[in-house]
Amino acid sequence: MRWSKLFIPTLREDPADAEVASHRLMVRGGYIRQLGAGIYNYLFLAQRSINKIVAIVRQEMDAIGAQEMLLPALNPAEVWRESGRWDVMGANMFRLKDRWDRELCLGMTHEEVMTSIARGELRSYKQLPQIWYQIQTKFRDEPRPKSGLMRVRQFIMKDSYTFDMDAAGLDAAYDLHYKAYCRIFDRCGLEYAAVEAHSGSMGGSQSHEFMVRSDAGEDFVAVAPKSGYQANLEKAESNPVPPASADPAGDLEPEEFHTPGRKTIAEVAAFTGLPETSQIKSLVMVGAKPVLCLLRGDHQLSETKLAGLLGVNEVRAAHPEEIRDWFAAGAGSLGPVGVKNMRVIADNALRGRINMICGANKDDYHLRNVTPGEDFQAEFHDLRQAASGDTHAETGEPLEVFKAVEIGHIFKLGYKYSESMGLRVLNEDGKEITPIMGSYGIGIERILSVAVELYHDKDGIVLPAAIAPFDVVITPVNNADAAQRDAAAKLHDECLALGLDALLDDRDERPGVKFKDADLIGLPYRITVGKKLVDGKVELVTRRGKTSVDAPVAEAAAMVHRMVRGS
RNA sequence: CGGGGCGUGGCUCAGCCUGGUAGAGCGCCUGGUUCGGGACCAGGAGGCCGGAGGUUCGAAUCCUCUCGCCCCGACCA
Repeated sequence: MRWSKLFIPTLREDPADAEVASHRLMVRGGYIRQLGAGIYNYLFLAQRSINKIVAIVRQEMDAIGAQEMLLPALNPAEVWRESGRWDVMGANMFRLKDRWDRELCLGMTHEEVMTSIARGELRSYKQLPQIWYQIQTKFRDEPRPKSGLMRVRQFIMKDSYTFDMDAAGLDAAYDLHYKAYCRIFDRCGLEYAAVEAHSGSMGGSQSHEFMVRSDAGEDFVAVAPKSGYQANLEKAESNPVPPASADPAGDLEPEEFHTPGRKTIAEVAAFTGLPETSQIKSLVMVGAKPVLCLLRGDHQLSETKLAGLLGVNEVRAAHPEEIRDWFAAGAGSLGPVGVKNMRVIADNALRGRINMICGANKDDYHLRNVTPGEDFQAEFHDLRQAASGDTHAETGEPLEVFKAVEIGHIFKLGYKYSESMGLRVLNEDGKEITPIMGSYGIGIERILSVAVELYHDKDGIVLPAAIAPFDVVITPVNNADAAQRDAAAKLHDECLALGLDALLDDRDERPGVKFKDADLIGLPYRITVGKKLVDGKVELVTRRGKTSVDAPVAEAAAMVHRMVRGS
């Protein structure tokens, strides 16, 4: 295609409201424009990239026998009420009413709709298993859209759903997806990790997230490379660093002491001269009922683990008035000793510790010499959020924690939707059974965004060839030179004939402008037609690394072709 | 939902504190010269200063309200 005829609105300067690299560069490079908070126009270049990503996804999904459908984004409230998620989704769901005042929503995902199709049509075990998928726009009213296309309110998702007769069938479907996802992300040129994830409100058993390491991400991943351990931080299990100082020896009795104005762990540590690891952190959390959570002073509570333990979707911190009500003391002076009115759950890191410090449930007082299991009783569980510096639970290998972007997620759903929505089929014996389901998502724009995050330099984007909007740009240095112009046009035609997506920069611009723009939009290869043309040579520039080789005009197209196919 | 910041030609921003006829650079249009890393000269177009109300002889500037956007946190299949 000829650049002079295209709409590629590149910007000389960074847009004022873009922070992360992918956002900044995709706006500057003329890929996207913002329409509203978390709502973007995908212009020509972005759409071409997205089309390539979608094509890869579609090929790999089709290859595992998945069948593509297209479901409505506009959903009646009823199906969401049946699964119970009309209420669960809360403010994150876009809701609207039609002219008759009937309630509708914009789909955030499509378990309900897919299940509604299945229950109407699937009757017999002979029809199972099924893998259904779609590539469709999802809507989520995010509380805080951010970082360009990373977190938006409208986005394209590939979502698939599997229906199987039994757990073994689901395992197979899950495995097919796992492998397909690896092929998809490999082909897109990404570096990623498949990590163990919690299944959240989806109500599933097993789940993996596909994560790309990036500071632009919002999730944290813990890995122990040698041990092969990779997990979302929310779920990661590990051994903490040992306490900073040994517990006082002896079978000591709890003893109250005055701590005027000392409320936080840090303040009490400074006051007592003992490290944070010598304290018991007491947090009042509310799930269905209030619970007192105990952690080592320097540890953080994993709300995900607590919610899982309590069997609820989410937990919240108790309000100050509630704490006052239940403990007759403020949040800075709480402790487990003498607590009878609620469940007390202690993190495993407190097991075996003795003579620690905690709040006295009396404002401005703490207790020393408190020994878990002796001075108070508690259930011990893993409540703690893993942290950098922890070691792998079995091998002792240090854990590394880093930020990551989630680009895919696969779930074993179980029976949640098939059960609640009444999907039943007859088995070989003529008995009704409930099929078991899985659900599997890929964020299409996130693949593009994260590729830009992963691959860019000071001059712009450096996309992998598989998802770049064009394979190659042909740049005549001086378009007024008829020989250069004609040679460039011929090279363009040759590239097209070889099946390459080629872009001819036939704009009447100075060379600097053309080079800068080519670097910015990030196509993998450039053929520069310039002064060496008189010797029958052109330059073949690889965007990644900015390396350049001279090539005979007659061979340049074929060389690019080989490099694109080989990459 | 808490905290912070910003809305002025297409873009990046100055002007606001201390009210007095709206600016710069880039981009855009015309003509000319140029042509290997965001050229130069000459001429030109383009802005109810996010919106509403108020104060004032007079408001981009001061006050009130409102809308929008960005960032941090909370939140988040």
